[in-house]
Amino acid sequence: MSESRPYHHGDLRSALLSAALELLEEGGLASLSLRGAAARAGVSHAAPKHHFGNRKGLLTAIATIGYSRFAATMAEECARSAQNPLGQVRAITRGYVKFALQNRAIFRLMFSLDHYDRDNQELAAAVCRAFTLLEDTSRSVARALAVAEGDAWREIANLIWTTVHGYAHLLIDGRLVNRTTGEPEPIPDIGRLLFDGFNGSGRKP
Amino acid sequence: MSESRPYHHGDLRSALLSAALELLEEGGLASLSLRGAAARAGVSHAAPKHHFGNRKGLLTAIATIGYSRFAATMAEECARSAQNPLGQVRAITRGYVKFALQNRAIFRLMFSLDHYDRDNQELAAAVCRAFTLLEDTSRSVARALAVAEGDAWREIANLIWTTVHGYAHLLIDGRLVNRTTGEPEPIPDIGRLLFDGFNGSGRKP
DNA sequence: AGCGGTATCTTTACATCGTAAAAATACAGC
DNA sequence: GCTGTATTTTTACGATGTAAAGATACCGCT
Repeated sequence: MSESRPYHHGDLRSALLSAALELLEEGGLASLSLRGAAARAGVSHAAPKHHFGNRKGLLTAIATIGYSRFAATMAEECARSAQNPLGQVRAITRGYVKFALQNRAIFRLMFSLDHYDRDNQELAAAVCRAFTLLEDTSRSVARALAVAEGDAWREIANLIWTTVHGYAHLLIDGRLVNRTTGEPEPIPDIGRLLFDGFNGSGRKP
Repeated sequence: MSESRPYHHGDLRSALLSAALELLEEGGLASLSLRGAAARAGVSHAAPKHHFGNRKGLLTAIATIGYSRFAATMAEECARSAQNPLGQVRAITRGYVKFALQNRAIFRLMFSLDHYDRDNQELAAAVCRAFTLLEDTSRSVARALAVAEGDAWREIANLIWTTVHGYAHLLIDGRLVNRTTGEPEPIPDIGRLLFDGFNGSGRKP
């Protein structure tokens, strides 16, 4: 137990994932290297190969963790918000943006191409769990808006998703800061727009 | 003139940019290397250094080209569309999405962090030209909707921008394809939503 | 025309990284 | 205790970014 370094780590996979997540937070995707994660975990540079195969394998595992946390964040917001369609839409968007802000590098990884393996089963399951929350909410909105049965609710889901995703993506890219005040622009209230139409705060009396 | 290879290229900077754009289209950002671009241009691997300094410098130049083309694409759509607020909003979104689809790798580069130098002057000018189109259109929409003077039009600009950007980004990530038909979901008509409110195609009679 | 300075490009060198193969070590079942 | 397997290390190779020094061509000046 008190040996300085046992040959077998015991839980190297988890240790490598933790190290990789640290590197990701510290310096973004570019500074996440297999060798760097291995060094931080205190093992040889080739040790990650057995657990992840290659860099893409490691990033796939990290993206999976990301989508799980993503779903959890949105579910939390939904649980503590008003249990009606408008409240749930706002909760989803809050959770979506909150996760993106608190996990910028992972969020960017999750919505990037070629960096991880989208065919991975565990990953696909986590992705599905996350987006099902959004779809369920969209369906309830569709019912409240008296939209026809069938796939018509998808129009609403796409609108909500594109809006919140565009907002989150632009925000963490530093593109939605007011040039005069320096404050970030507020989240577009797509829920109110759907239910009430546009009557912006600055509407003339 | 007919020497096989003159020591001085003559227009190496342009040749490197062309080569880099080709590599970008062929294999994405990951397969764009300084050495690869140099090889394709037929020069030594260190030649790009004098023109771009480092990889980030090359990517900055490419992003600048991207934003110029981006602005041109949106301007074209605006020019050939109905000269009223709704027509212009739809034109902007069409141009935005069209550019993203036809220049996927560049688009992703343009909206990525740390890959290029945002403080570069020429780049900042190109960025400004592109986004000014969107802002002008948003202001005309705000006037048509009788929104108060001042910065209230920004609420509209943010809504349009987040929607179209989210759509473009999700689309080129392959996330907006209908799982049954395989067709991409249509662009959310944020213009109509602003002017008419939501009365989706599937609204119950 | 000749000369010096500068811009442009090549050569050489080094550190980092991903990846692969072989060797070493620990563990598990029998 | 022995054998097979899982895990980790060692060693090796090619690609890349970057830096520095050298080579070559162009430009202005006299």
